[in-house]
Amino acid sequence: MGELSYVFGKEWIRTHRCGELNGRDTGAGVVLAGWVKKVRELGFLTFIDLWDRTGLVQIVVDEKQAELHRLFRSLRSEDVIACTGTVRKRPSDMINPDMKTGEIEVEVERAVVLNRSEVPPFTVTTDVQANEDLRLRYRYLDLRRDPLQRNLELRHNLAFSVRKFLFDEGYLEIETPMLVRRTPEGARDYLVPSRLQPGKFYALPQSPQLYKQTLMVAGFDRYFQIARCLRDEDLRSDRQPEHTQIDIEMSFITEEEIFDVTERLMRAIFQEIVGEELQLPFPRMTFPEAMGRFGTDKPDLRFGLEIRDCSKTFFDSEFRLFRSIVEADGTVRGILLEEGVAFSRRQIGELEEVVKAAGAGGLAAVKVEGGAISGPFSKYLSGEGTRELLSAFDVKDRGLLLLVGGEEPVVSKALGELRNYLGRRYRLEGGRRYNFLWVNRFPLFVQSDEGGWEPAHHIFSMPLEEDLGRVEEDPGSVRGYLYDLVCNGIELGSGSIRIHHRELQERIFSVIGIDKAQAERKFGFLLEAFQYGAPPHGGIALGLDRIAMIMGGGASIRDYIAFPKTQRATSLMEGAPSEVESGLLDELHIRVTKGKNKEG
RNA sequence: GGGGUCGUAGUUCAGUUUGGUUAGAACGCCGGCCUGUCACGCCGGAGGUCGCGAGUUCGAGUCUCGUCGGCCCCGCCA
Repeated sequence: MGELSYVFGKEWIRTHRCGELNGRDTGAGVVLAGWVKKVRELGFLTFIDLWDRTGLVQIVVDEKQAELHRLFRSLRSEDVIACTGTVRKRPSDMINPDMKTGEIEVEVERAVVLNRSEVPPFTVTTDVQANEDLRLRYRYLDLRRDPLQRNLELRHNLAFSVRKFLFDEGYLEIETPMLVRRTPEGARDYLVPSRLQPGKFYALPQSPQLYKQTLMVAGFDRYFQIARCLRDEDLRSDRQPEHTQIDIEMSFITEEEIFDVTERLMRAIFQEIVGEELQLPFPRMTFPEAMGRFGTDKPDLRFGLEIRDCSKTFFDSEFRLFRSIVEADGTVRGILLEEGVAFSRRQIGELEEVVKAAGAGGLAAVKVEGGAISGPFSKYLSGEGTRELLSAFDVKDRGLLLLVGGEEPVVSKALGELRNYLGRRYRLEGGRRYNFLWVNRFPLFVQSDEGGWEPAHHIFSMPLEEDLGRVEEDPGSVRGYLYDLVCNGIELGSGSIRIHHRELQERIFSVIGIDKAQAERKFGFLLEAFQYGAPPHGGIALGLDRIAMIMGGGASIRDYIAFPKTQRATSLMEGAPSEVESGLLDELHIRVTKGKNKEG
């Protein structure tokens, strides 16, 4: 019975995994291996909770085996051991009903220490008590915890389920390059210097967009890929510099086919992974409708609190502030919160902070009770005006009207934020529900800061047929075959029908200020491909990390990625990014002009 | 680029408002006792660059300035 074994011997090959044992194994001789979670010494008797990915099992040694007992007493949390022993039923009053294997225990006969562990920097336990930076520094210990084990297992099952569904539907999984040509527009690129081509750079792909369209030209009419996408932008709890997309593209289809296959994919994976039966089809809403009713392009439909417009009430009211706003082509909109009728001044102040942070000038809160309004401007509204206001919000009897006036986009945004805040703050989301919807008909172009036009989504999306004529004259009014899949206020995916004719693609380029020469230089290969029999096509990309997060009920995608980055895009475990030896830089024809390069 | 918040034993925190004796608690760790524990129990012990650097002060965990780092958010993310 060795103290420590450097080389793992075949006599310790496991017969079972810890969490697999149960009463039916009683009497069986077993070989187990795993991590020591907890040592409980009781004088002449020592218990150990032995852990592996499948669960915990109690193993036990008493003093009759003196040497083995001494070994057991030397063990500490996170030591790795293997042992042989016999499964036995616990006495009935010793059964632990909180443990999957609580009916039995293993009486150990032989054991070996495979590795000792330092005292871990934090306790490796389900309800971890450590800050996230420490957990990230020792990610392998954090990942050893049950919640993260389950999250990565969920992610695995999810990816597997996606593949199974799409294989069955006849989609081909095709990989595309990681070293790609940089294309302008969109997010900041990660660049990779070329050694063989001095002064030139590859980019890491923000998405496989151009490649999947090229694959459509090549005739792979049903393509998918579980693809890594890299964007050098600032991070959030739902945004990492590298994330994984379920990237799908198909030919000879309309929007309807994409909606249909995506909905059935969602139904299949939610059924399989979380046992939830999604109702199909998902509701659909145009972009203007979403902005008008919910103040956002990704509304959370788990609760109501719709935004209503009450501008016309104030046209001929005595309430000067709102009157001047609507006379200046602004708008007055609001939300009815029935539960808010008893809100304190302080609670209302909290809500005002929310809308102000979103850019609104202020918040007018109007209490309604028994069909009468009270508050700052009750005296400015006539009986007719009051009735009009109440009917705009379908006020039953009582409630709190939260009104914001100003320019349309600011008002929408502020009320959208307020609506989400109310949903969170007053827990209106309900339990574990998944409210999907499609938001579509996004505008193709938005005004840029410099006054020109830029693509709202991406440059390859098809304009609506009826808007084609206005591409040059009135770009702002052109809608696209563009759609986002939204669940519980989170954007889970987005896609479009693509342009597949060179001429139309060039017209779109020219609206956003890319002339023919530039287009040729930047996207020449795609435009050229369009000239050799490009089929009509379109697709969608779904965020795998976010889907995993929403399925697992988590608050951050970091918990569903094995090795995530911090908010400043570093990895605390291995210390990336890092400086490199100057010789390497020479080879890459690169000179660093800022900061020092200490290594090398 | 900006706003907020946090940083004190190995860990999680208290102490900072109002500067003042030897910086505390729980868990963990170390030693001892204990035959049915499973949050084991009991007795004892060790453990601190109060993130880092300046400054103010007789005196700084506490006040000021700077800086580093984690998290949340705005901008950004076709």
